[in-house]
Amino acid sequence: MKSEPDCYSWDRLKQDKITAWDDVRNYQARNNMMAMKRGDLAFFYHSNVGKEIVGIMEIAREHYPDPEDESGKFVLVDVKYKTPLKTPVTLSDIKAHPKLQEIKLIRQSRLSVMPVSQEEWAIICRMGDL
DNA sequence: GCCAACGTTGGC
DNA sequence: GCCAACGTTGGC
Repeated sequence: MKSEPDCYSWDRLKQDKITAWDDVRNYQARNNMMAMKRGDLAFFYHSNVGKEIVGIMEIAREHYPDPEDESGKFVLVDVKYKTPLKTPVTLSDIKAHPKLQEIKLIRQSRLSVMPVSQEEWAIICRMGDL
């Protein structure tokens, strides 16, 4: 899940402990959020500034309607601060890794919420010294 | 600041 | 249903 740190950062989530992941207005991203189950884990990626995966969050509440969305089409999930990566994994690290060439972060760069495969997850955790 | 890659909107 | 025009995201 991506957020610009100027807008909502990993440090901010650390303080808040839990937050509603709002403002997603893209159907693909919404569908990905609707597929999330309570207890699932997600990477927190700083887009634009930093361009790196900084930590792991846990889905604390499954999708529910976004009260700010008058169309009634979009949803929120609640995410909980879980674990920072010991070493942030940058976009260029990911691009340089032969087994991460297919990751959605690279292949569909504009999407803000995207799936990560088991293998990709494991590789990135290792790169992050977890 | 520029541009590629999409997504959305609206005319036909 | 198609497609041109426009808007947005995010890397560089």
